Amino acid sequence: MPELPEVETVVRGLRTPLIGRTVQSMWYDWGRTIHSPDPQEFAARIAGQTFRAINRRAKYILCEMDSDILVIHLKMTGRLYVTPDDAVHDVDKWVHFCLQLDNGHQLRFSDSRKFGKVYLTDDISRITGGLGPEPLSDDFTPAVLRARLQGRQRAIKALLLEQGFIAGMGNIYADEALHRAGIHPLQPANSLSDTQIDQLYATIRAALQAGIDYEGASISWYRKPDGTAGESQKHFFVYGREGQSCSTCGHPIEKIRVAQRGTHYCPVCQPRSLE
DNA sequence: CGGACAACCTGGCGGC
DNA sequence: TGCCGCCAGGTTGTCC
Repeated sequence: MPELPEVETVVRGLRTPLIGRTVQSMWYDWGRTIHSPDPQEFAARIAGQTFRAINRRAKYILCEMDSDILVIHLKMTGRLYVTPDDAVHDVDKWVHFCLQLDNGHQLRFSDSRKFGKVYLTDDISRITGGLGPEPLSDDFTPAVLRARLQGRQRAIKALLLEQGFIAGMGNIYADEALHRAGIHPLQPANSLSDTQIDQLYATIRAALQAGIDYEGASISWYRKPDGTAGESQKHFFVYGREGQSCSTCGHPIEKIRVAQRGTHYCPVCQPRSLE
């Protein structure tokens, strides 16, 4: 599923087709896609509102409407795109939520696994209030990372996946950042040296920025709003490369399980800490 | 705090 | 081809 770089790419791709468009009506065929309010109120409230701005917080897509924020989380398999009403050639049986726009187009939310959620709210803090710092923002500094690691004994990989610790990282970019930093995924978070923290800070941002620059990773389901694939997956150092040679040292990449998630790393470039 | 695990769902893939 | 088990980018809730 989409992580921060994929969500950022979707947000950028939706601005042009959506900003200035007014919603005429709402359609859905899977009730649990609509998190809140209930579908009847959702439809009544969003009709007539115009898209004013589209932004991102962690993996949440935030569409500023006139008096509410339309929030969308893609979870594992969500896709968002704008298409003409009569795009019958576009047979997508996984569309479960759709907004009719005022220009003969529709915003469609396709989601094969049905984990994705849409919200309509005037109080965004109820959704995003518990999130940790945004890793690419100016507020996130090496000192912030160091302070947040204090006293945390969990494996560093597990911590990077906690959205309350740092927002927007997911399984792919956590593995990529740890490899770039030369840190073993099981190293206890509070055992990182200052040097390792500085490296990890830099590589978290570098891995995420590379993902954005390559317009996201098209592994299985992710596509940009224009339907084309991102290129980020062609540049992974470790994710999905189990058994293949490390591009840095040539040793085969290994796969283990950390916090119940598949975890890829190079045992040579990312040695276990001796502490 | 944290670790394990089940839920939520469906599709793709490898193995037999 | 068909069936089966396993795996999957996320998040939340429960239990110990």
